[in-house]
Amino acid sequence: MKNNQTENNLPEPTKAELEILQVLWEFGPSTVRFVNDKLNELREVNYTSTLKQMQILAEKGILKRDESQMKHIYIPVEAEEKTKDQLLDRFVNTLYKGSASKLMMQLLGNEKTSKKEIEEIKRLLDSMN
Amino acid sequence: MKNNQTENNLPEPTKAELEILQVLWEFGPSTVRFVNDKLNELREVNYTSTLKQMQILAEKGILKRDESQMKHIYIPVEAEEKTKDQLLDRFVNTLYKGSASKLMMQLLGNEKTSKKEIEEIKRLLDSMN
DNA sequence: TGTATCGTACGAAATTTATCGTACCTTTAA
DNA sequence: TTAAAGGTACGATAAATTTCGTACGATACA
Repeated sequence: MKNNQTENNLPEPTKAELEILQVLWEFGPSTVRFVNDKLNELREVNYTSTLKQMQILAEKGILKRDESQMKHIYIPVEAEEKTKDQLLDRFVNTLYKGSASKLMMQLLGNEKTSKKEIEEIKRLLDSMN
Repeated sequence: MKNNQTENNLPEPTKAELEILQVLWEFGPSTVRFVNDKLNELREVNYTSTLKQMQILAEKGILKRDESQMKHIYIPVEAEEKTKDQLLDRFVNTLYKGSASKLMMQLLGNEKTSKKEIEEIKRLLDSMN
C-alpha cells in the first residue's frame, strides 16, 4: 500500500489523528499545548508527539494553521459533519456493503442501544416526511 | 501503544485482516488458496502474504484452523454478527460518543442513503414494537 | 542581560502492520 | 521413482504510523 486515500482523494485520518480532530471539534481551534493537555487527560503523550501529529495533519491538508502568533492555532479544514460523513460512508461500505438499513438492524439488535435511543430514532424518522 | 485490545480483550482486526474475515463470512470456512484468489479479484496479493495474515489471525485467536488435512481450513472463531457488533460499538463510541441516534441522524442526512433505505428502516422500526 | 520557560522544527527511532522470499514437505502423475 | 505442482513455516523486509530527542528561537521577568 503506497498511500491511504479515500475515494474522494482525501487522506484518511489515522487513529491518533482522529483523537486530535475530536478535541478540535469539541473545543474549536486550539494550540498544540491545549490539545496535548486534553489528550493527557486520557493517556500519556509527549508534547512533541502531539505537535508532530498536528504538523502532519496540516501537511495532509486536514488541518490548517494560523501562524500569525508564536502559539500556532490549528483549525480543521473540513467541518466535523463532512469528515464524519466520509468515515461513516467507508464504515457502511466496508462492513455492510453500503446498506444503511443493515447497519440499522445491527444497531437495533445491539443491546447497548437503549430504548430511549430507539424512541429518539423513531421520532427523528417520523419528523422527516 | 503496546498492543491493540478492545474493551472485552479481543484483539481488534486490522484492515487487511478484515478483508480476510469478509471472505470467510461470505463463503464460509476456506483454505488460504481460496481466500487469496478472492482477494486477487480486487487487488494483487501474493499467496504467502495472505497465508501469513491468516496465520497471524489464528495466533490472535480470531480464526481457528483445521489442520487435519494438508490444506488447512480456516474458520472465524466469533460469529460475523458478534465481531461487527464490536466494531460498530467502537465506531459509535469514537465518533458519536456512544449515541446511536446521532449516528442515525448522520446516516439520514447523508445523501448517499437512499429513500428506499429510509423506508426500509422505518418499516424495521415499526415492526419492532 | 541572562536565565528559565514555552514555543516550533525536524530527523530519527520505535512500533505496528503488511508483504514477500526461500526453505522444505506432500501429493500427483508421467 | 522422480519431477512438477501445490501446500505450510517462518524470518526478513517494506511500508505506514506513532513517538520522541535535540536543537534552537521567542518571551518573560528577576
